[in-house]
Amino acid sequence: MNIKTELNRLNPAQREAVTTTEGPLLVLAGAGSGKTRVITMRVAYLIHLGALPESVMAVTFTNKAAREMKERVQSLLDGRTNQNQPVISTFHSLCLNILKREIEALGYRRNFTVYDTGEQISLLRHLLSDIRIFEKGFRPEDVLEKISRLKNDFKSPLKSEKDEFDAEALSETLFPRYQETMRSLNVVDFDDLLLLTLRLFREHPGALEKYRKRFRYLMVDEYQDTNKIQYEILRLLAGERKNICVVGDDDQSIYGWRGASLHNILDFERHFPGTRTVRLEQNYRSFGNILVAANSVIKNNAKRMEKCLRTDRGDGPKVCLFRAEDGEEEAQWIADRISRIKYERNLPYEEFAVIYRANTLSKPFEEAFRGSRIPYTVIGGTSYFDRKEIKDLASYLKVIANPLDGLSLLRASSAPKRGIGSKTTNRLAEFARERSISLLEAFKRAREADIGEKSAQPARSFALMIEKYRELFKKRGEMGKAFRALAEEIRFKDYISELYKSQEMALKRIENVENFIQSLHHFEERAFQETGAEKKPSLQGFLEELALDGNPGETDEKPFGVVLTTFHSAKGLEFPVVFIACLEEDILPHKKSALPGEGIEEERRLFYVGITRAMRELYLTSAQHRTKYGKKAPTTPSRFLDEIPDNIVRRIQNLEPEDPAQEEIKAKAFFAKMREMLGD
DNA sequence: GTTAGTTCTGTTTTT
DNA sequence: CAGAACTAAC
Repeated sequence: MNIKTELNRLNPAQREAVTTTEGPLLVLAGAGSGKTRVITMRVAYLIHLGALPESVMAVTFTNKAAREMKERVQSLLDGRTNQNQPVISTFHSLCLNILKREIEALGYRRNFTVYDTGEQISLLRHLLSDIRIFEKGFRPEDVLEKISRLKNDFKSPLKSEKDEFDAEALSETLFPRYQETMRSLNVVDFDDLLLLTLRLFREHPGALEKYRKRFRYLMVDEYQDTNKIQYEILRLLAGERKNICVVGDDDQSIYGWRGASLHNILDFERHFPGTRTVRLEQNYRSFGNILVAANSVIKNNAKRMEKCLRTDRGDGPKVCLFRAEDGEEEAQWIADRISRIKYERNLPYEEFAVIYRANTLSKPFEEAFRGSRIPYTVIGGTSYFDRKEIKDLASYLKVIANPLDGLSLLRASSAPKRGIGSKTTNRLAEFARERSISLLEAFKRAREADIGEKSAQPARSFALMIEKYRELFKKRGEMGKAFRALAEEIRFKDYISELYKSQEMALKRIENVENFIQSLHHFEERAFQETGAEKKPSLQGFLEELALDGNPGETDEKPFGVVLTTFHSAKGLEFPVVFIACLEEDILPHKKSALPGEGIEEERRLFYVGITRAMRELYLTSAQHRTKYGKKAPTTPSRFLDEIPDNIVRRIQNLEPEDPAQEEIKAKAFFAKMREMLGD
């Protein structure tokens, strides 16, 4: 690909964004405005102009986005940079890679590992039981959320022991303990990856200088989703040079509840004086009526930068509204509508999507689709990490990689059960604390602790086993083998199959186990290929990839059938036909988010994100009654529906005097599907 | 130390 | 209603 020709294909605003290379640049990129194209081309353009590839850094939010961007930059550069590559990664993995070199300056060891949410919760559960809370209602989930908020507000974990126990005070009390325990276990959480990097830059000017020199051009995608810590890191890295280009859309900021700060993008021009601002308002995705709907909804938000999406594709069909009797009817109506459109226009199922507020709402749609023989894929839901068999096995790998990680040791030591119970572990934990030794060490020396021989023995042999595998995993290229041997030795598959009642369930779990073991093999082979075997692939590396990039078996492949997804997971996707469902008060806006202005505005942005996923047809549905927690209750239509102007809307009644031909079409659609199923 | 009943609590989740 | 987490009895 030739950069010059590619450049000419851009619209003027896009071209300005790509060719403005020096100084702070804010690109306000509306939905569907070719944002990714701009950002990838800008990376290629910088290198084309002579910037060293390794001096260009582009951060994204998902691994998927990073991979895609890498590929596209690669093809734009046409393999012109053989040796050095621009750094294109997620914010978190960028920080992880920095910390891997520098973390010792902050009091951690080099072989630290990353805790996922489940492990954070588990740690907090231990801390909560230590502190002996008698009142109920202190859920570790809530404490974790508060601690995360404290971290994101730059609160230092100072000991501020308060006596009254409301959730807030409790979290403040637990925060320093949590942080200190994490450090002693030599583990970090996702927040720490960012926070420790910031601390490094603040406390060690030499380190900051090094990375400032290295990264001369900073680019950030989805800037509206960055938090305050990320802003601080960027500000420090940008330094005096201030070659920072951020791309984002304040109207699509939907992660405020996770600490994202809308102010980062709203105040960018103030944060970086002299900013050049470029607006990408030309939309290449949707027909006019859809954009009218989107613009009319979002203009009700007070906190935003003025923008207005345009298209030159014509109005397209009107936005359709449908209100069903109940959730089941709503789902069935959508299923019927999909069958009909598919029959009339022969669209593949992959071009339809159903978008709703919460994962728990997917069920009626799944049932209706199954009943109507419509293939579908539910995006999101239970993640790979929530699978017990994976967490169990991963906990073995974690202690092996990081022997200080006593929590993973605890988990591993009872999965499968091997006669080490809570009494023994409590004693050993205390023993470890008294002597200031690691829990693994305490397990090994269990005989010295105050426990009976028949409890000490299994603890001791467990510790010895871990040490044995620690050696085996160090052998180059033998990790896959070692892992398999470990799974055999602990009879992991037997343990799993006994855990599940149905044969089917058990088989599925065993398959997961098999894949997981295999994924370490793959990792090893891949690492050998990539590094030419000069650097040995490490277990730590595998665990990092697992923590930051999730399911090893998961692919970026296109989902099969109709896509069922939440607003959040729909971001960045597009579909010719979109159904936004369950548009009722208390669902959208959600009851718990609806509180003051801020909350409502984020809910509105969710709706905006949903609307702008549609290319051609948009259906907005709701139900008069909805079954929640087993009880059926009447509902009120979402207030956001009133914000869409009537002249672009078509209301559909269920028994719409669908011209009699309609029944016939339905029947035909049915037979067409039958034929298809019979396989022709 | 393990298991079977019982109670509780229901958003969103790129990392 | 359904899944998880906790408790009380083997």
